[in-house]
Amino acid sequence: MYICLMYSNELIKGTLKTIVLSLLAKKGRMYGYEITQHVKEETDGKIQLTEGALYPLLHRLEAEGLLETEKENIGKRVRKYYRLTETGNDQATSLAAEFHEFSQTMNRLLNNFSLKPSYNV
Amino acid sequence: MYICLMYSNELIKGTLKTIVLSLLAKKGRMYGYEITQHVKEETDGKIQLTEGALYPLLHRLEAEGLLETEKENIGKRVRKYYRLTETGNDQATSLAAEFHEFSQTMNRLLNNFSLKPSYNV
DNA sequence: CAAATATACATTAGATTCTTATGCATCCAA
DNA sequence: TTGGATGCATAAGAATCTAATGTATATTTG
Repeated sequence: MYICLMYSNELIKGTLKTIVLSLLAKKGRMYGYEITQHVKEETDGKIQLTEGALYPLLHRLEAEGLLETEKENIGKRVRKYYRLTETGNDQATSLAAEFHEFSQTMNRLLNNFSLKPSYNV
Repeated sequence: MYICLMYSNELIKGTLKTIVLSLLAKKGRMYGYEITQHVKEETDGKIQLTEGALYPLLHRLEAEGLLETEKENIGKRVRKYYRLTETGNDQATSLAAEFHEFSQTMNRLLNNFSLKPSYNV
């Protein structure tokens, strides 16, 4: 996977966990590759996760008890599906809320961009 | 300076440069300690910069030519004021815009929170 | 049908950035 | 006079990401 982010990529740091957990909260269960593709499509390629960041994270989250896995055979290949545990679901909710709060705080700090029409989608 | 962030602090990662440059763009010139206090006050303590993160960053940005410094004597103490260079000013603008774009993209991804009234300021 | 691309997992070296702690010094208020 | 605020700085270690590499199967395309 060759990555060319539109963002200077610094911003993604620290939000990866939030993205993954929120996505799983929405979708129920997903496998790694599916997550990368979904994020890419939903953000028009603006956010692209690298495998080197994603897989270790998924393993960490599973070790922490936030995720559960089940393997599924697709032909001769194995897919590893992840789903949220109850704890994981709580985390997903609070991280998403936290990000939202944070982005509000940041936008206020960065000159109240949210009040400038030209910056709204 | 003892720090107790309300955020799990992960989110701040990657946004520090954006914060510092944007603040300098708004204020003209500031010194390190002033930046930490200003951010703390403007965000009601929600974002608190640590010196260990801030000072090395300021030095890096100066080395990169984004900031200029001038020292000022306050009694027997020395204050180090930072201001944006032209390049720094450009960077400030684009990083702020980038963050805004990024937060929009994120909020869309995290379930379109911006559409939920309860999440609006 | 061969080659390229997509799917799907994983690991790792190195870089970057942040936390936490420490250190030095001055100033001011209790 | 002592503690807290002001003001700079560095440094060890942790955490996380990038970029590269590796393995293997499936599918598309020339």
